[in-house]
Amino acid sequence: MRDAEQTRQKILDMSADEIHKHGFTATSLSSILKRCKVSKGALYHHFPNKMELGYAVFEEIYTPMFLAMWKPAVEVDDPIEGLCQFFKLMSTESSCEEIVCGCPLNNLCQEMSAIDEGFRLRILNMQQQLNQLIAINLQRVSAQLRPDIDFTQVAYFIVASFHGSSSLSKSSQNKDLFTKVINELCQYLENLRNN
Amino acid sequence: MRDAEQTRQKILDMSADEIHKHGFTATSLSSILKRCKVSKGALYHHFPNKMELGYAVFEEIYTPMFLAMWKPAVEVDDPIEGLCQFFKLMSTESSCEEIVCGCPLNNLCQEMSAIDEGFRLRILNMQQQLNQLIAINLQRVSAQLRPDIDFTQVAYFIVASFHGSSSLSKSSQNKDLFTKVINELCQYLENLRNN
DNA sequence: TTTACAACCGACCCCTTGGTCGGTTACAAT
DNA sequence: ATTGTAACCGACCAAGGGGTCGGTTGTAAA
Repeated sequence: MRDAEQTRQKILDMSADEIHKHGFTATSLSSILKRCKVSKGALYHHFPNKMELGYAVFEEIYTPMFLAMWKPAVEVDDPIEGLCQFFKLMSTESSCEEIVCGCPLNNLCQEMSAIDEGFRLRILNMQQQLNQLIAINLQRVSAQLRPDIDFTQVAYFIVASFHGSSSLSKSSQNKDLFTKVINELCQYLENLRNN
Repeated sequence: MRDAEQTRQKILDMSADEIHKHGFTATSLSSILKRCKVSKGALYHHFPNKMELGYAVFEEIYTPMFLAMWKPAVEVDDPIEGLCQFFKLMSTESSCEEIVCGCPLNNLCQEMSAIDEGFRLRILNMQQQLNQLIAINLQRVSAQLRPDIDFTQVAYFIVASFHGSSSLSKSSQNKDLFTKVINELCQYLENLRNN
């Protein structure tokens, strides 16, 4: 057979990129098709409709990529330092275009959660996973932290601030803002320690 | 004449609401027209095209509303307390639907800044205004604050976190998350004081 | 009363979109 | 060599988008 899995993957990858750049609704199937050099028939052979294609991108591309990013940052000996390094690495290593496009997953969440139930549930699930990941690992080193910490709350705050900084730099199309806000986020993190 | 200004305003108001709910691109002129009970001719009499209508909503509705919200919160005797109260009021007083729709201005920024230069410039301008507003008022009470504070950076962080919390609750469609993150943001603010 | 024009109307246009469907092609199994 | 079928093709479709334009209506000024 012609390599079906490869075709599927190509569609998925290109879709992920197009959706990152233009958003889900604004991404047209024809633009994906053109980039893949694949026919519409092929696309609809692998995915029943656009929405399901979106779900697949969310589940098979964005979510794994996202968790693979956060996991090592937080499962390290000192998660506070791990997070700071992760954030700073992101602000130095990422290209300007990447930063300015925003976090692909966050973008998709913003756009789709209110519109489509299928997306909403997937998002909710992933959010809880991420929150637990962070909260548990902070709790693990709670001896080094201030006594009054609500771990779940702090975990949500970290994610919110990170996405906020990504959003800010996206809406101003200016990477420097990202760095600035990340700096302050790191200071907040350091302040969680008891001293 | 039939009250032209009133017609224009009605179009603007309804557009603002539709755009808040569905985003700029996803908002169709026909849906606005239907709600206003105004003809397409009337709309195109007052606005040259959809983009300009968007600009008008941004400038005449969102921006003033936005600044009117933040200004009093920060120009009060104690801006730290002012901000905390503002945030908490927002989390208690706002309806669930409102919260879950996200900040209208932030939504529009996310959606349009990368796509359209006209929006980008307006957004940039407004962002700087807001940042200065906050930074100046924090600096005003710098005697009460920690000595190591970078006011611009902190101001951006506050806005980013606020929008982040709004985004988080939007993407999970859950108001409680908003309250949680706002709580942590207030704690961060209190921590800016020197003690 | 006439006139001039801003304000408004809505049928129409073209374009793009997601989605369909009858047909073709490559390959594995028999 | 034959056959069955997964994989793929692309012309076609209806719906909805933004935008146009010739025409009508209300009203203030002359």
